[in-house]
Amino acid sequence: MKLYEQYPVSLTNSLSGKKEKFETLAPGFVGMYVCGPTVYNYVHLGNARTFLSFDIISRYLRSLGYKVRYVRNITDVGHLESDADEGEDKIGKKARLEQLEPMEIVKRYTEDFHTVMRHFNILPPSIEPSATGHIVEQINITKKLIELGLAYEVNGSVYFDVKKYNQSNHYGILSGRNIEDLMESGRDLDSQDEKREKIDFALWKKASPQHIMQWPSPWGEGFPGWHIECTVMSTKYLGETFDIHGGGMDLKFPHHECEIAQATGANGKSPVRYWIHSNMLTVNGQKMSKSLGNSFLPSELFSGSHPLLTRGYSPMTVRFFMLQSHYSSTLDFSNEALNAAEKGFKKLNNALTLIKSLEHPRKTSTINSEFEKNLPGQIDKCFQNMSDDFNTAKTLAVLFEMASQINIWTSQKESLAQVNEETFENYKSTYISMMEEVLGLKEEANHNNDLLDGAVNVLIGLRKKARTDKNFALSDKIRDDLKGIGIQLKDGKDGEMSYEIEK
RNA sequence: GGUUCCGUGGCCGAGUGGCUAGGCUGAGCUCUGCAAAAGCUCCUACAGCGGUUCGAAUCCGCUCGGAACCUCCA
Repeated sequence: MKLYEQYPVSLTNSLSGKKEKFETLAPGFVGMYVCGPTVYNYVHLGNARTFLSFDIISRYLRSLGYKVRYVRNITDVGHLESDADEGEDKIGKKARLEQLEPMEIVKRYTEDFHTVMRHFNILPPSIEPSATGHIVEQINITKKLIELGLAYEVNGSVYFDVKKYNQSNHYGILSGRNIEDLMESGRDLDSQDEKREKIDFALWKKASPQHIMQWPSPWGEGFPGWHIECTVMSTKYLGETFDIHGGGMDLKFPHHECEIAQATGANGKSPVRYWIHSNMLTVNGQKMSKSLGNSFLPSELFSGSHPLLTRGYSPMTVRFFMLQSHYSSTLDFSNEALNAAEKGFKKLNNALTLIKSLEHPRKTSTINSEFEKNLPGQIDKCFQNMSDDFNTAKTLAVLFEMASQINIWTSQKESLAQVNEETFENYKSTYISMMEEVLGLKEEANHNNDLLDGAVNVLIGLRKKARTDKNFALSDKIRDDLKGIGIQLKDGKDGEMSYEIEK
């Protein structure tokens, strides 16, 4: 029996707004597409949260035994600055400002994005396609939509005919809108506008002569519209219908709505079975965003070099902080919350270090029936909680219980003999894999400098000697002086000593 | 204005009809030569009002407060 059969996954489908049982199109396989970053700037912490959420989802599905193809794109062209006539490509604009080639910008921010992902221990996707690498496909689907009568050309640009599409489909199915409301609200078309209706959106946009990124097309020199790249890249690598499409909540409308319309229009079938939207990171209750000026970069968070931050926090602390809430809830950022997260993570991290070196004594002793009942139950709960819409918060609660148990075994070694060896091994491997593989909370070493480690161990030796000699004045001096420079010594029950570097 | 969502103890944050969330903080205790770490115990909430129900934080209605989307955004 596969793990995914033992712990069937249910998830909240944005399409229905309800929690649904997850059934894959092909048994044992999952196709998942997530909208990646537009690489025109450094990714901020809010962006990182979304990619973390889907990192967890892909990690967990894999750990259940699914073979996952995870596609996450890089948007290196296309997203228009405005809907106005001389609509400007974000990347092109930035390039002009900085006097750089567009691909230079793309390269720099793509590298930055990858660096940030690595810091947070967010695994790379299976395929990371870029929009500029799929211009031909985007032109082809645009041609197809024109042929089908769902798009029209004006002046070298091509627009999707939403009204026409809506005659046989529902535009707004994902975000709960209807076309009449949409046509009444929002910005009005101005006289310059080429679109027939304001709800229509560009599939291909004519480039002005000074526009830097442009490609030849049947409609002249231009560049692809805002939404078409995702439709092209998702269907190319995952098929016309695939299992999961994810992205930030703010992409639900219009981006994902348009994707549905394009794909359904072109292929005659709904492209996605389960839509998943992750919620925003907020600061003082407001969405973190570049334009609001309340965003900060991961590097600023690690170093603490931002006015909103009182000090720096490690990547794993931040990862843990984010996993304490559900991906579908907003999460409010604050220094206090980060401080609490740091301590919480430290607890789990210590237990992780401890259990790795904890071995079952292999002696038969009186088996404690309480253990035999509780330990497998906790293992079960980890999976059940994760299978319940990837509830990392609930899973962490179980891991805290397990961490306490690990601490007890560590301080009372004899209690370990009351546990069945197989149960223990299972418990151990579950804790380690839940932490490291599923939640991606890798062990943070307390010390990673061999020279320092050696020097501290010399002092530990001296303190041990002083304590055996009952020379507490000296032993305390060693401890207090080390503490003064940020090294905390800890005496174990068995006479062993360990140390920890304080921040 | 339209669409969607939220309001939980000192703080963060799960939970969506009956059953312990959890973390952090605070108080006390145990262990320890003294600390640190660890363990144990305590502080126990669901914005307000009304309704449904044997029973609601959880469902329904209203009120108040907050947010997101409707313009690029993770």
